[in-house]
Amino acid sequence: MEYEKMLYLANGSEMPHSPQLKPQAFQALTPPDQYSAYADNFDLSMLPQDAGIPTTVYQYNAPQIKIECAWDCPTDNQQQQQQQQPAPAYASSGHQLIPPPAYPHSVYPSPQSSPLQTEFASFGGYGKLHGSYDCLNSPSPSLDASSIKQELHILPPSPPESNCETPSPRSACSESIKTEPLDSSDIESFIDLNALLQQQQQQTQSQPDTKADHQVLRECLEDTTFQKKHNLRPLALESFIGGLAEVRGDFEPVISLALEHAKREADAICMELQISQDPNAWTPSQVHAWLRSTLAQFKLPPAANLELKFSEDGAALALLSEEEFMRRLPESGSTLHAQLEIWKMAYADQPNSQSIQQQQQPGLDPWPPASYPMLNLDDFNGDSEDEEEMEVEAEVAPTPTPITAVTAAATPTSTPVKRTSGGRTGGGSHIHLWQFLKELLASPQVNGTAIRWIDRTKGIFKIEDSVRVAKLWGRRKNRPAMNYDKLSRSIRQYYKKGIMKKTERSQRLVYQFCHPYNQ
DNA sequence: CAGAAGGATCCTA
DNA sequence: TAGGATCCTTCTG
Repeated sequence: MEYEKMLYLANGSEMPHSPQLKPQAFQALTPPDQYSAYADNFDLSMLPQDAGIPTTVYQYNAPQIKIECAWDCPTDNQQQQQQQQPAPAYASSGHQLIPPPAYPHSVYPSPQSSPLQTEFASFGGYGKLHGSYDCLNSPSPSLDASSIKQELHILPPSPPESNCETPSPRSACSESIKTEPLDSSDIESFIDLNALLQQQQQQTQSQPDTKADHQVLRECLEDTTFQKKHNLRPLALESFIGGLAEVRGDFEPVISLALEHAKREADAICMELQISQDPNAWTPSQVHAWLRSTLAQFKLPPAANLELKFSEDGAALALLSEEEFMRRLPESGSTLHAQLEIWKMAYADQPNSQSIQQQQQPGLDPWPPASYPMLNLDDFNGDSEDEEEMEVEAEVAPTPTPITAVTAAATPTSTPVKRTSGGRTGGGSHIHLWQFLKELLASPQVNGTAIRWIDRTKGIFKIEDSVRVAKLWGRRKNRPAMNYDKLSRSIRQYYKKGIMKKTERSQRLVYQFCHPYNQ
């Protein structure tokens, strides 16, 4: 079961069906926990500059992506992180460093104290799943819920600009091991990493002041006789990052579980406040009730003049950006917006949840940043080609995705409303490619690893995972044969139409919406 | 080799 | 007819 997978993940154990953790040779040598311990004792400062061995996976807490433009609005936290953490060696001084596409604070206000995560720990109603929460709430620094959540976004699926040239254990390294005929006389040549680790630890214990030196470890690492003998290259820990990125899809159960719990929590609040489960159905007074309730729930300062600050009904509230929330309520706007996003995610996929957005008047906000992330949550399953899943998807989403209706109804040029009649039914939807891309961009918490804004104000975005974006587009259009080549051809057609263009300094996979499509 | 660019043709609503 | 899909060639980094 999926929960089973989560347990494996939470325990840092090997998943039985995970193809991503297949470098058997390496795995056999270094069980994850031992590897973690090994990594914790690893003083990277002692490594030769050209060792080509990146930082460990579990300490990969300062992911930064090299791009040309600055992130729109780096938060204080992000800035602090960048200040606190030294720039990685691969950071090019000529480029600005930005945070990775991430679950924004809007959805998870605080990775350490996320409401959901906190609830995970305290919620005991899941019976047999309780253990899972325990695991998620584990004090282990290596794999707790927040780290899993962060892994979801800090690991770009296919870093296109990675300058790490060391091979992955799946490729050269593992192949070297596999193809190397195992001669019985070579068995003695195997390095027992456990013994090595123990040796190193003993060395550390006997010489407490050797932390800065690690002479034995240094010698072991610098000794390349083993590599030369077996024609091996240095192990690329970076490949683990890539490998974990491929596991991203396996975190889907965690997302589902979080949403499941969000639903239950929301149910209780709905009962208490006597409001609809669908934020779009709220009246202004119900909006106020929900806001107050949420403020109290998160022990946030009560807002004065709430009725004046939020005169919208639920549907309009759902379209407000996080910035707007924070403008109105600087202290609590972010949390409120995040919580609203969670509610929307939790209920957007309900077949009976009437989306009032479909009845929205155009013109509120042509590109509402607060889209329905759930509209692509099935896409978050991503690469699954499971036909059953597709059938379920068709049943669950018989109506056009709300954002589609909104974007189609409110094109920047005020063109006549072109409503879609059936989402992905039949031969695909009527959604235009540029609208679809906007749609993906509007859900960075879901699609941030596939496509993200580089400079939102200028309409510049980057396709981080061309295969994935093309696959999503193909699914939306019911074109299984869609690929990036075709998608990009369609994008290039927009050049002539003045919808999109390449950036001034052309970059791969970076495009720019023309005015007024960039608003 | 992946991506960019663009011509040509076909399909569909 | 518009929009997009598809196939193709050429070029580039």
